[in-house]
Amino acid sequence: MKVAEPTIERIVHYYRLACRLENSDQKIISSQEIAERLNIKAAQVRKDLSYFGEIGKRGVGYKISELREHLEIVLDSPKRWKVALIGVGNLGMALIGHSDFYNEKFELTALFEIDQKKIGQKFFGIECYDAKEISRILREKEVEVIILAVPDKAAQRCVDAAVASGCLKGVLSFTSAQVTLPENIAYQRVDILAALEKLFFALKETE
Amino acid sequence: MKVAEPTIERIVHYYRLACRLENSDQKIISSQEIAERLNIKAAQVRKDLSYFGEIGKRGVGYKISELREHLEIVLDSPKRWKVALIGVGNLGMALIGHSDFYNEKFELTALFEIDQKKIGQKFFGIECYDAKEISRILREKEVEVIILAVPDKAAQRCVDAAVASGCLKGVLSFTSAQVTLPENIAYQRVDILAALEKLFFALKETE
DNA sequence: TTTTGTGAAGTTTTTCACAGCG
DNA sequence: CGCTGTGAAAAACTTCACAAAA
Repeated sequence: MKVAEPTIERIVHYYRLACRLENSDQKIISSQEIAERLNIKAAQVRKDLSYFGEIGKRGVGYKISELREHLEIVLDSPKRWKVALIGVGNLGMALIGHSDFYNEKFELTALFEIDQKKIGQKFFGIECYDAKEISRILREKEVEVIILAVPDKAAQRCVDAAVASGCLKGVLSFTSAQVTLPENIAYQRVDILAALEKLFFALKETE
Repeated sequence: MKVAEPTIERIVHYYRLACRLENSDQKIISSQEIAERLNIKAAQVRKDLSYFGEIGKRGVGYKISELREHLEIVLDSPKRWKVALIGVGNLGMALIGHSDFYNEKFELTALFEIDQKKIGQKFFGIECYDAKEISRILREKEVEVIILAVPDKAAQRCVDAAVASGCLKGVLSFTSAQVTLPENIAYQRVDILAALEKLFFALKETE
């Protein structure tokens, strides 16, 4: 069974909602109510949820605790990934300093920087290494995922070093730079500047 | 002529590429080359670009300087928007401290915080106000766009205050919280935690 | 009766394939 | 001839509408 990419994004939202409601009096929720809260259509909710089994009860709705458990399994990770953050500037620091960032699916294992003042230090308990060592240290520590929070110019170089380690499997990139990497490596980009541009474009259209 | 949302995102990427290449020896680029560099199909590039007029030359390709100029017009803003940042925590600070963040389409006009230590201070030359004053100050300063970088719990409250100002037209949100706002207000969300989850989901699938 | 799960229909977005222009 | 621009086809995604279950 193949699941569309937009569905996954929504599953994350359903999961969050279920977590939030689990600590309330409400025990049951309908696709209609989920839809209203997330600003989508009820049929979309039902279709998305049905990809992962029959979670609801006809005539009743979705039991919130079961929904939460079920979605937790859907989003569950087969292992605790080792993750390295490359770039401990303002953004990198914002990420690792934010408790919501952490979850049981990964363990932050190493930080990398080019700033000599930061190399050798620890931030939030994690050692910061010289970016020149990316390849060696990812291999030694068996890090399979990197989070790229470096200036655009450095992005490709860092990715290349990470690929060279031989263990890289996934990249979460915050640079707006275009990076090239092997097909078999999972890639997610968070493009803040593009989001800004899209907002201004939308604003222009509604003027 | 109506332009699809995914097209706009790609237009931003074409524009960036054109800017980058304008400072190189290369004068002309084909849809094929653009496509390769951005990891998409050449037909997609041509279709996207054709929405905004005949920019290319048949048998030749796209003149990079013309392409850049043309896309600049497409992405151009009719005015310089006044923008307020709500939440001067790590993420907010990362944004306003990053020079790439700024462009001629907007002017950062006010900051808001609940942390008393920050209120009254200036950061990067911008005054930081009490979040309780959002409504009044947005109105006084005619701020039409807010950037939300507050904890999930505070998100809806801040948005409501901004809407109450009567001048709000757009929101760029970094919270993972779901916020409700009037139909006529443009909304862009950058959901970092959802991106992380999507990456882990993709990793699981390729295992 | 109510609300889910789901084929089928509809819509949006991407890709193909080729006419047309330089 | 080479590469764009673009209708038409294909694919992806969403919505409808209703049978079926509680």
